[in-house]
Amino acid sequence: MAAGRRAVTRDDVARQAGVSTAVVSYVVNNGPKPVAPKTAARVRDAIELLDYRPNPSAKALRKGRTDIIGLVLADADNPFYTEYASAIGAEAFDRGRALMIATARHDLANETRLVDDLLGRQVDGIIAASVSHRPEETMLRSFRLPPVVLLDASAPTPGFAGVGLDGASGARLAVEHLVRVHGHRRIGLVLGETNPEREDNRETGWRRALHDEGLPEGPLARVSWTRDGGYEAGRLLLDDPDPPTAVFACSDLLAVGLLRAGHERGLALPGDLAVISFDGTKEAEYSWPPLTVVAQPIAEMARAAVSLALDPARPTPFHQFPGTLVVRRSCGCPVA
Amino acid sequence: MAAGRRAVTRDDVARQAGVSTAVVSYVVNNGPKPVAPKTAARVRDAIELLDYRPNPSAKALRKGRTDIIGLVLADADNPFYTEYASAIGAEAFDRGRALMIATARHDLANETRLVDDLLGRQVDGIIAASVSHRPEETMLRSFRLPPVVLLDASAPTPGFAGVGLDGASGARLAVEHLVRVHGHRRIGLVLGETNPEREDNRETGWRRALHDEGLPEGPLARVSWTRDGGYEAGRLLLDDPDPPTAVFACSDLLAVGLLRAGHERGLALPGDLAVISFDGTKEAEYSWPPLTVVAQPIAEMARAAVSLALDPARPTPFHQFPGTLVVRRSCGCPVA
DNA sequence: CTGTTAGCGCGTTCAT
DNA sequence: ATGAACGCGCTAACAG
Repeated sequence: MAAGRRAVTRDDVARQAGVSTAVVSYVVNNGPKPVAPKTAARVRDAIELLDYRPNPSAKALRKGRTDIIGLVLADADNPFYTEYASAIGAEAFDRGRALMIATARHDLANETRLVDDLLGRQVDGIIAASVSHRPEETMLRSFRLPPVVLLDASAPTPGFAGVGLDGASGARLAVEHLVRVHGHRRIGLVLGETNPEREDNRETGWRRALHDEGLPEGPLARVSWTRDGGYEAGRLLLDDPDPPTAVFACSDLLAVGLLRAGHERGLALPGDLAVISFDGTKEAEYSWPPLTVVAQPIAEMARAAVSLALDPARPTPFHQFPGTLVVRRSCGCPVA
Repeated sequence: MAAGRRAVTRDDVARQAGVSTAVVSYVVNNGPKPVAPKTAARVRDAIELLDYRPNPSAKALRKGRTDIIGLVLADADNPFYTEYASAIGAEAFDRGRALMIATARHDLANETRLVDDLLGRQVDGIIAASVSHRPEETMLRSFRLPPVVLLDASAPTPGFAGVGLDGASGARLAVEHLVRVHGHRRIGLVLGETNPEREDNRETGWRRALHDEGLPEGPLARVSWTRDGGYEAGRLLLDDPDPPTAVFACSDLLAVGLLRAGHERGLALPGDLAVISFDGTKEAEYSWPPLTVVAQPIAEMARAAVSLALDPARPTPFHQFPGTLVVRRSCGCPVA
């Protein structure tokens, strides 16, 4: 605690270096005015000597920016989002911003309060994986709204920037692999609750890919976006008289739940049931069998999200990224 | 963005309510001076009408506190820590604080820079699951150090508060179950790198419990604290001529890696190899077989950590919590 | 190239 | 019970 010691301020540095406070500021911020090299060196020595650290509150008060990015997560149980959050944090740090995190725990009222708090704390931008399909429910309550970036955006949303994955072609990747490489003809879909006003891109992709392969539509289970939901989907799909031989799960978590349901029924996996999922988390690599996935490029998406959150005036406030098929055992391929 | 609109300040509220700015402050903060009920009501109406939100930077500048807690994580890939972080966030929010998160990604240099940044941002307290065994390596560089709480503390560390689990009795719980209920006589241990100067409590507990049961020490694998590490431990333990029939893994992640190694060798799990692990994350519940675990009381630990981070002058700055055995299939018990 | 100084919005002391 | 005024530490406009 080293109590009692008054914090070192800019004035102390100025006095120590024998210059005015403005010069200290110019040196610390590389501008906006030039400083003679020798003077600058003196100032830097004084900073070093006194271990001066600019007061961020004073800076924020003066500049109107906090250099903080707010991140709203519906859910910290989903490793996809925590890996995403970690990447966003790294990116933000590289750009000199800190990350303030709020997890809503699947609760819309929580989310509203957390967003409110973040807004009240004057974060420079908000990145959100919202609980709601209609983000304007929790945002937009304030007049002075910073840039807001929606994660998992499947389509442009008016008033918000968005970063998302190309779900349609990702789903197609999975379906085509199951059909062309492994000869499946009955492929189910598992997904969570989605915006009822607009079909999810992954669902669309699955549907179209099946159609293009000349196959009938497989069964569909809509559950909650959790491991428990995936487990429930297993009950819905596998206890059916005509179960699918393969399933595309719209998230790793759903697939993990589905796998457990399969194991409990004594199914051979992937023999009796092949699975491909969406996300590409580390957990999916360590499930049994290891999951073949359509991986999301988390690092690139994080970079885009932070850029958008920091710079509201982008020409294209909606970035969509392609997924990559990563083959493991759960599709039936004989890999390590 | 609703640009151009100047933020509403205390002065606007005062003008609107026909009072001085001091009175607005008294009302907002419930003090330090009393305000006549009628006046207070007028002020509250004005606040409501104008949608006034106090400026946190100005408040922080004035009070010298930011109402922000910093959380340093070595690792955002470990669901135990992300669940922990989520609980800490909820607890902090309940106490009116926001959470600033920094993930070091297993890198000590990263951690040092992140802690420095957090300190520079003048967080009111730091909660840390450090990369290092010697936290003073990354902390204590500053003279004005806020309260620091070490997560996963196995023993009191001078200068830091600590919250941890009673690893010794947790390990004992696991060993006794494997011995007394399932009759195992050769029980291995998997753990990550620990402080070389002091044996890990879980290791001690495992050793002592075996001894007390009249059993010889089983094999021990020390690897990195990751799924990959657990997988590696599988190689070390299972390819031995005299492999253990049961293993206690010091984290869920290690157990998950070990399970995969077992599956790949065609072992019956738990028949050929029983596993119990430490932590009790959701991932452990959905591995195959589902893991029997010694669960940590995350919510209580989070509460304690936040209290300690906010109040440096606690009498006992080291809290240790008991683990709970949660029985699933991986130990051999015939449960759902 | 360097110095002086006016606020940023707030909490609080001192006066009334 | 209320109000006037100061200063927290900083940036940047302005003056030299």
